[in-house]
Amino acid sequence: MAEDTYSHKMVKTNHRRCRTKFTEEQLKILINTFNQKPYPGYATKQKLALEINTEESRIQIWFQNRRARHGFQKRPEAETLESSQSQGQDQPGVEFPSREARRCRTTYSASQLHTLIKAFMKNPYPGIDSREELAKEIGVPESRVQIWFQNRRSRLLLQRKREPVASLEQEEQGKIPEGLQGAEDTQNGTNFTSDSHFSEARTW
DNA sequence: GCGTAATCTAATCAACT
DNA sequence: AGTTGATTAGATTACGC
Repeated sequence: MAEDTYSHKMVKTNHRRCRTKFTEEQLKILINTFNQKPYPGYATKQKLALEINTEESRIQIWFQNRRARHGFQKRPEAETLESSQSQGQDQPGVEFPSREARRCRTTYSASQLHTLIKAFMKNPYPGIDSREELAKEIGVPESRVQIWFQNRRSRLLLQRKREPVASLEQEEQGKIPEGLQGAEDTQNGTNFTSDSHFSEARTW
């Protein structure tokens, strides 16, 4: 409820989530797990989260960054010797542990979607505290809200690319955020001084 | 089967040391 | 300045209905 907790300095409000600082012990466990399976499923990540007392979403990010920056065995299989059968494809018998299950798909109710969409039209790039507030409001984890915004932006940008000028109708009735990185001609080579993406200075 | 949540890569921003 | 967590666009995968 909008308490007036704002202190003098503010608040850096809407922006990124605070940078997580993993302890050595946490890192040890993370790295150890990574070396065994660089693509952990939901269950594994959940277990890890519990074990090192961190949110599962932070673990997800950590694995993404780790994969991007450090080499890793792409083949979890590839042990010392592959089962002498080279071509044994027709053997459903033991399915190799190809992939662990992902997180269960969340289904949003109509009212939840309404809330999300409304927020999206106001600001398609919500900061951490906006996301948390939203999450609390509709009763889902903040990480789900973040993913929802990602997917929503993606869809909208894709749609706009396909139909250059078609969202006018929607703009009439609703709002459709216009600051969604409109692929403008920002490509003037030698410019961009300290200009961060786009002005985020919009009502908040 | 479709719509879209979840996962992923690549690039980038940015906090911390 | 290098390391690394966080965010983004965008492509892909795979569930729930």
